[in-house]
Amino acid sequence: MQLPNGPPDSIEELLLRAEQLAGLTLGDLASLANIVIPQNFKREKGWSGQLIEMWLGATAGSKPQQDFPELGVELKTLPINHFGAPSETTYVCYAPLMGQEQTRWLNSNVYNKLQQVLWIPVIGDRAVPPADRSIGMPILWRPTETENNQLRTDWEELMERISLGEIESITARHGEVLQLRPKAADGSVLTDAIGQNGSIVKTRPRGFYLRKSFTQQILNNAFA
DNA sequence: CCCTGATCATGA
DNA sequence: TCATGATCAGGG
Repeated sequence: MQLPNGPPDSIEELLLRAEQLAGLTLGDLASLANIVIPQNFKREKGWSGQLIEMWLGATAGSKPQQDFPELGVELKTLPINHFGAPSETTYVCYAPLMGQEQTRWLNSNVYNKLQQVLWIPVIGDRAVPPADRSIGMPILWRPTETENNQLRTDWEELMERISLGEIESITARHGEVLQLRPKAADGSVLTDAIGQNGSIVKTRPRGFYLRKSFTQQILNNAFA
C-alpha cells in the first residue's frame, strides 16, 4: 500500500481508499509513509487528522472550505473510546464575529461543511498510544432533515447573539447539537467582535463544534 | 492574525 | 467523571 498521488476522482474512489485503511493502526500508516509518530497528542493534537488526509489524498492546507471540494466532501476523524462512543467534540469551522449579520444558514460555512462528511473513526482511549489506535470503517454521512433543523436552530441562535453584540455572554452550554467555544493558540490571541450598542470589542476567536451526543447519533444510525 | 488539523487540563 | 475553556502545530 502506498500514498495516493492526488485527490480521488469520485466519491466511490474516496470511499474505496478509506475502506482500505480500516483495520490498520495509525502506527501502520505512519510507518508506510515514513513519518515519525508521536508518543501522545499533548503537543501534536492534529496529527492523526493530517495523517488520514495524506492517505486519502486531501490537499493539505488551511483553506476554509471542504477537504474534497470537487466531491463536496468534508473529512473528519472521530476519536472513539472503548465503549464505542466519541471521546471528543468535533471542530466544524471558525466562527465569524463581524459583519455576518445578513448571512443565512444556507450560505453559512457550517452548512457548507456539514452537508457531506466522510467520518473516519479512530479507535482507542486517551491512554492508548497513537501508534496503537486503529482505523474503523468509514461513514459517508449526509444530515437528515431533522439533523439539519437542529444544526440550523443552534446556528441561528448563536449567530443572532453574535450580531446583537452578546459574544461575551455565549458559553459552550448554548446549543443543543452545535456549540461555540474558544479557538486559538492561547488566551492572548484577540480578534474584533461586535460589542454592546454596536461597538467593536476585542475577544478570543471562536469556533463551532459538534457535541458528542450528535456524533454519537451519527454512529448509531450508520451501524443500525 | 486567520484558519486548518484537533486534544488537553482543570474546575464543577 | 466529564464538558468547558484553553491550548498545540503549521500553512497562508
